[in-house]
Amino acid sequence: MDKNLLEICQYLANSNNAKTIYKFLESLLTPKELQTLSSRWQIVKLLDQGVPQRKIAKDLHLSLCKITRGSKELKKRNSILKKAVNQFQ
Amino acid sequence: MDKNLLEICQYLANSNNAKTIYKFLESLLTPKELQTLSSRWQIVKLLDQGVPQRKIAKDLHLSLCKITRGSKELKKRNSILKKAVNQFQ
DNA sequence: ATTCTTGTTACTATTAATAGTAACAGTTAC
DNA sequence: GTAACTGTTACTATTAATAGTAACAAGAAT
Repeated sequence: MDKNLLEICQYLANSNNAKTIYKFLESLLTPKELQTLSSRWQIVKLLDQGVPQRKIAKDLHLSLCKITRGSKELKKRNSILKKAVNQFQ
Repeated sequence: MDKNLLEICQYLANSNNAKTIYKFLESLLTPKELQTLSSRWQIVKLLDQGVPQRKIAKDLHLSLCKITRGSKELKKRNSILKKAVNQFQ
């Protein structure tokens, strides 16, 4: 595993404050990249709710290719993303 | 603050295991994006150590524009990134 | 059976980040 | 003073993600 990524993850693991983590992400990612993260998260939530891909694409003004990616991730057995999303559904 | 990003941050805040967080990031980011995160982190670490920008660029095979970004972030007063990095120096 | 809806894949065009490079200003060393 | 080093900015070219779109197959509804 990449040493730098591991350190980032360790920092996140040791942080218990969402706002602090938000600022951290803001300083490490561009505004566009944050927006990308946000939309990916939302895609996975909607997919998990059973919303059809085309409806998601239309509602969020996104293309299907982006949604297929989220779909594949959710289908993985024991997907961590699925578990994460379920905490907020 | 964006609701989706907030949820992501909340998830991270509640996770105390670096490996779990790593898997989470892997499922939300592309391999290239993870690599980008890694190199940004490394840039900030080296800048914090006082390594000249051109040496960083040469050693990491990166361009200066990327490094200037990290430099600006570090100069912000109370930069969270600076604090984060210092935990690993 | 056929129509409709769905997930998936494939394709080109576009966009944002950034590589590669040059130029400039400020500092330091000589 | 000037030469060397530094941080910063600006520029074009490249790259990866993705928008927009069409096509295909599978299943459900009629």
